Amino acid sequence: MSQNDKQKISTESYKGVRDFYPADMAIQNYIFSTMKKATESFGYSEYGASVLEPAELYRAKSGEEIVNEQTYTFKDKGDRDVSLRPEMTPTVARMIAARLKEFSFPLRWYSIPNLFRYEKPQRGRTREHWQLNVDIFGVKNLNADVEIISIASKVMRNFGLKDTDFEIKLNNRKIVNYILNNLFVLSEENSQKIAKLIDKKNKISEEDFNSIIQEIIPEKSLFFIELLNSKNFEEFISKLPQEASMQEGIIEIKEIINRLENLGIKNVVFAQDLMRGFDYYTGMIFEVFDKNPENKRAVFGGGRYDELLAIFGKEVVPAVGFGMGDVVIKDILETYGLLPKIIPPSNLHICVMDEKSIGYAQDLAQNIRENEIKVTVDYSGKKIGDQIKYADKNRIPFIICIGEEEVKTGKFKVKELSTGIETETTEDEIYKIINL
RNA sequence: GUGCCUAUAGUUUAGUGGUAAAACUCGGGUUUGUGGAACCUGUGUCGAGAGUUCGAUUCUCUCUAGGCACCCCA
Repeated sequence: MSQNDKQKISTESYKGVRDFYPADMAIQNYIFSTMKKATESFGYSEYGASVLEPAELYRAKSGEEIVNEQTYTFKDKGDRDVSLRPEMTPTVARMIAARLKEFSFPLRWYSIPNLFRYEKPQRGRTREHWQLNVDIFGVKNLNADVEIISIASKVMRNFGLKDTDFEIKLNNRKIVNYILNNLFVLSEENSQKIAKLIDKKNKISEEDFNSIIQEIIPEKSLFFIELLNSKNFEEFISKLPQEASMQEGIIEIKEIINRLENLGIKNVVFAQDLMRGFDYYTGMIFEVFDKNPENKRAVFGGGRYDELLAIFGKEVVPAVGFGMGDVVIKDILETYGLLPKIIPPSNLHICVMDEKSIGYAQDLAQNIRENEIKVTVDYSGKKIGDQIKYADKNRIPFIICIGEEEVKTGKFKVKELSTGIETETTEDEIYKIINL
C-alpha cells in the first residue's frame, strides 16, 4: 500500500468551523477574559454543560422542522436522538428546572459555550461559534432588566468601545403583542409575517415595505406605517389608545431607560421596530447596535423570558438574559482597532552558546520561573545571532546568553531587545530587571 | 437548503491549450559570543476526481471548500 500518493487527508478544517492557531487563540482568550471579567464584576457564577443534549429539548420549544434542518441531530448507538446544542438557553433552563427546590433565588449565572448550527456558512456565520450567555433567574421586577442591560453595557465598555460607538435599542413584547394581536387583530400567520417584515425594514425599499403592509392590512396600513415611523417614544405612544394591557409595557420602558440613565448609561433608546427572533420573550427586549456609519448592524441582544421553564412542567421562574457571539464582537473590535497587540508567549529567552551549557541554562530557567517570569530555553544549537533573531520574531522582550563564562561565574547579562540595553545581573536579582 | 461567483507557493496575487511568475512570509546559507539589514538559496502533483485533446493549471462536468444574495437568525 502506497498511502503516500493516494488518499491524502485534507488539511482543511470541517466545513464551517474554525481552527484557532495560537495567534487566533490569543484573541479568543482576550475576548473571553474580557467578557468574564465584566460579568463576574456583577457577581455572576460560571456554569457549563455538555454540547450533547437530547434532541427533544429543542423540539419542545422550536418544533420538529427546525430541529431537523437547523441543528446537528443524529442517532447514537443506543437509538437516542442527540443534538449538538444550537443555543444555551434551553440547557440552562433545564439545569435550573432540575434543581429548582435546591436553589435560593435569584440566580446569577453565565457561561461561554460553543454552539452548533447546521447552516450554510458565510462571513460572520459559522457552524460553530461561542457565545457569552448571561442570565438572572427569579427576579420579577425591573431591577433584573436593568442589571442585565448594565452588564451588556459594561462588556462593551470593557472592550474599549465608547458609548457613542453603540446604541442600546429597547422594546417590549407587551407592546408589540398588543399592537399585532389587539390593535390590528392579526392572525398568527400574519403577525409573524409582519414581525419578519419589520425586522428587515432597513434592508428593503420603502415602496416594497409599504406595499407588503398594504397586502396584509389593507384598511389600516397607513396608520401602521405612521406608527412605525414615529420619531421618538412620546410620539409613538401618543398615537396609541390608552389601554391597560399595554400601559404596563410603556411604563416598563420608561422606567428602564430612566434607571439606566441614573446609572450613567445614556445610550439607550426606544425602538418600535426592534423585534428579535425568539418567540419565548415575554417583556423587555433589547439589542446592541453598532453605530459605525459604514456598517450599522446588530451586535447582540436579549430580553425577558418568564415562561420558558414551563416546558419542564415545573413552576415558572422569571428570567432575563442576553447572548453575545464571539464572531460579531471580533469583527467589531477589528473595525474599531481594539484588538490587543500580540502578547509574547515568553518574557525571557535563554540563548545557549554550546551544548555543554544547556544543563546550566535549564536549571537557571527553572529558578527564574519561580518569580512568575515566563522563560524559554533555546535548544536549537544554532548560532547565537539566529537564537536572538528567534526571540525577536516571537516578540520575547528579554534575552540572556549562556556560555562557558556565565556557567563559571554565575553572572550574566540581560538584554532588552527593544532598547538593546544590557544589564549585568545574577539569578537572584533578575526579577528586578524583567519586572521593570 | 436555493441561485450566482471564486479556488495558482505559508500569504496576497500575475499568467498560459505545450507541466508556472512576483512580492512578502517561512526554512537553509554567507560574517566562528549578540538580533531587526543585505545578498544567495529552497518550497508548488496550479482545491480533488473524471472527460475533451497528441498534450489540460488553462476548456467541460462532478465533488469539496470559501464568498455574495435569498432563507434563517443564536
